[in-house]
Amino acid sequence: MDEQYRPQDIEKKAQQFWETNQTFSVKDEPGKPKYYCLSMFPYPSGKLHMGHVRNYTIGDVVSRYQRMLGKNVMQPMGWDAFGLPAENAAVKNKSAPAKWTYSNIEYMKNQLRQLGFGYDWKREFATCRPEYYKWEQWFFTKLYEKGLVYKKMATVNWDPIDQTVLANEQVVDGRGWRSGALVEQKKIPQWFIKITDYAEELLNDLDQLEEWPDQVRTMQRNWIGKSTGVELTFALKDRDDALEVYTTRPDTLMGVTYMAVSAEHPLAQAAAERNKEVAAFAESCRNNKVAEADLATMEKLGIDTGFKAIHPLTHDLVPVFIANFVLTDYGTGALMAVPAHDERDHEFAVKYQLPIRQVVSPNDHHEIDTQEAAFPEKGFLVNSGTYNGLTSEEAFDAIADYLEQNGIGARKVNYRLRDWGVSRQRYWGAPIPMMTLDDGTEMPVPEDQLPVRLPEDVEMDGVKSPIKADPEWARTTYNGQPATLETDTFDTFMESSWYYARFCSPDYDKGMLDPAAANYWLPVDQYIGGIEHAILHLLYARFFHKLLRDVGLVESSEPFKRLLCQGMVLAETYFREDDSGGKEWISPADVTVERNDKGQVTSASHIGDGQPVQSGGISKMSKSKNNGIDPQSIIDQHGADTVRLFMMFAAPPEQSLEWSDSGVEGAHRFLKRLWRMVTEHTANSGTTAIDPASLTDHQRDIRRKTHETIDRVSKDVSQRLVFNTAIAAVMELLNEVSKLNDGSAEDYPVVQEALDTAVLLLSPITPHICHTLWEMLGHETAVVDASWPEADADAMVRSTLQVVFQVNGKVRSKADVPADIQKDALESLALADENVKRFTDDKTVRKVIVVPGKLVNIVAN
RNA sequence: GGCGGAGUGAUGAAAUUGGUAGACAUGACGGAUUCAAAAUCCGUUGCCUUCACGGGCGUGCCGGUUCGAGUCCGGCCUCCGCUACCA
Repeated sequence: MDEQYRPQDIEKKAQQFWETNQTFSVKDEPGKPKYYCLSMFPYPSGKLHMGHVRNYTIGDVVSRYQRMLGKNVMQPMGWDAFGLPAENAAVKNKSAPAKWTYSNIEYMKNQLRQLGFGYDWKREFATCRPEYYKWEQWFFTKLYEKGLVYKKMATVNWDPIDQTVLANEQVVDGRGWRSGALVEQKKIPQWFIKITDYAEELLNDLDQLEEWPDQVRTMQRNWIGKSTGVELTFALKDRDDALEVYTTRPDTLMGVTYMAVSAEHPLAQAAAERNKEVAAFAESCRNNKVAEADLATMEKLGIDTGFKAIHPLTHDLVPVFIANFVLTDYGTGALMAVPAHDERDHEFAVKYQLPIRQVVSPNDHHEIDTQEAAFPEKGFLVNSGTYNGLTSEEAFDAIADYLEQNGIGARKVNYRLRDWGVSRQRYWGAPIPMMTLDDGTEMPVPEDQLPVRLPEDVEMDGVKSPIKADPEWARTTYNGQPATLETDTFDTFMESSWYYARFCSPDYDKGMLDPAAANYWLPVDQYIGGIEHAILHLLYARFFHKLLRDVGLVESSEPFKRLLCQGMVLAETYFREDDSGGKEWISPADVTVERNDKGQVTSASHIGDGQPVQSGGISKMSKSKNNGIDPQSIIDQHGADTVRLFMMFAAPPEQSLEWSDSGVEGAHRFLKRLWRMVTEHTANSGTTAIDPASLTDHQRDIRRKTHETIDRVSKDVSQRLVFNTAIAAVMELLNEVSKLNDGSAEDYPVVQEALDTAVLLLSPITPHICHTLWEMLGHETAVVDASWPEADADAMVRSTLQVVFQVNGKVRSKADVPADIQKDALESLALADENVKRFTDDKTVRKVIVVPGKLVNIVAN
């Protein structure tokens, strides 16, 4: 057999085999160990990008490996099909979002098949189908009945020209992206789910998620933001109302020199009514909604309201300011300012020349000057009357006790986490299943009227949602009475919060989940996705899982046992400056580079016109920098196995991966080499039985390398989920075989074993080529049904080891010694070594450290 | 501003518990093959020094612990990611 490696043919053949045999279709098999491997499902935006390919390759490798270990592996795939881009595309192409979405799904599904991912396609679903969102609507009405859903006014971005609500990403520099109108803040009634009721559990259960990256757990912990403090009241001079504030540092209460409230606080509004300047400032704050990155470095501004608050301990009067850094939605929307012990308060006090009063000193008594800089750490109290000398911790309790006893305040646990607003004023989402009767009563849509269907055959004008534009749509009845449906739709995070559970029983029509299937498969054993979902998606999914548990649909408390966050895919960027100084980004596919004799890039030019282009460095593949590489072109050119191999070889999964054309070619070259080695081997003939006792040295070496490779790859893949080193180990094995194999009949069995092993170990990564090579190597059953190999400890035994001789920690010599050499024999061998003697002869040996099997270090001076 | 991560050859990276720094690959250079090229195969490749054996230096910077530090500790610098001025 002297055929060439033709990826197109062998990939089609392998995919057909899996299809015909329904290889990846799984059933619940109680008693058989299950493994649920899930990659985050994609938004069907048009075609796959490299980030998807990387994500899904990792998932597929893990799945195929677990399958070889004998597990009942489920790897499903579906579509996160609702979302804004479909609406935008619909307006642009004058077609319906549904049509656009379904055609994207069809195209992308075909791409996933071409990449050879072992999905159970029988479980596929799209979240925009009523069979799916019906149960989401049902679940929402359950939550409503449980008192976990409520309605309140909330702020949205309002475009006054288009008369529409805008998403954050539709606001560009404070203006509507289509109309260019200045965006206003508007309050409208919206539905909320009480995630805050679960804040404590969401926080505590993070400790159980031992197989999650610490990074993600820390981010979630900070997002929930539990703090323990005191809520207390400051009376106001000449007013009946009072100022409620929350503080985590009641020990600094004696250091309060002013108060600050947000622009939307009632006291701010009262001040605005009396004073035009204050009103103008408050107004400017309300239009201040900018990106968070800007907020962080924004200048702290404020204005005196003229009101005075009365300090609860000293009864001194302190001014009340409106400040742009006080958040309306956190705590009470007001704070007590302690400039000596809080950096923000300090900066503000310096700017507005407010007094700074030190009340805490460092525990080590070192000198500080709080006029110069805030001292935010804990210490012991000074300038605090009866509290002087107490530690911050003692003072926290003493002051909290005093406030509680006098009815001025109370200890309070506070969370940063806010309730989840799920209303969106858009069309392409699941309708919120609520309705209003003519008498104004709001109620959930009864179960027998679900789903509330979203019409799919609509026209989009880009301004108003079709279900809002059509008054007929919302008209319904309840027990014969007329009623009006809610026309807002759900946040699309709703769909992605429970899809992982629906995959266990995707066609179940008697309920949201089939509890037997859900409890067999859940929790997900391995979840894989981008770090960008570290907070919101993962927190909402964890929240939903607890809700599902409390409704009785699942038994577990957490949805995802092990989590892997893969790194970004990066590529070079190139640009040219146009006349106005703007940058025109040029695709790396259109650029050729020149190198000097050291291999460093010296210049780059456009393939089309040969003119030079500038390098913009390496960054994440994105539309804005035009540096995306289309996976399809690489599949067409080199095949899916090459793409998969490169993705897994170029970097460990959690690190960012830099795209490299020559790296891709290198991966392809390796597959061709593997192909050739197998064809050359199978052209020979011989027996496959190995007699370990009668092997020659070099045969024994091949065999040892084979089993060492099994050992290394197994550890890398199972424990650390690193595949780059696993692939490198197989490359080493093949290098060794090429070097030692003389093509003789005597070598045949050990070479067969080595090649069998290489094919088995690579089969999760490059399944198509391995499918064919396994056949060529003479196996009757498909490699996908083969078991993961086990390392033979006897084959790995070495008779000699290389050890290193050091003098004062520097390597001076190396020697091959018997593996079972005694410590003192090794020591004398080292001391007798020629090169070692050169460095010890004129010195006295003080100490000798022997690390068996590794090294001898001689300390001499 | 906060939090998290990372800095190792020309490049992507490796080094599992403190024990031979640079595995494996890419690029480059040299050679074989070829009429020639592509493809393929073989060899060299951290820097400096030496005819050579060898030696010196070297994991962002400065210091520390240790017989021994890429790895541990303290202090800095740079880059990247996420982000919520959270009282």
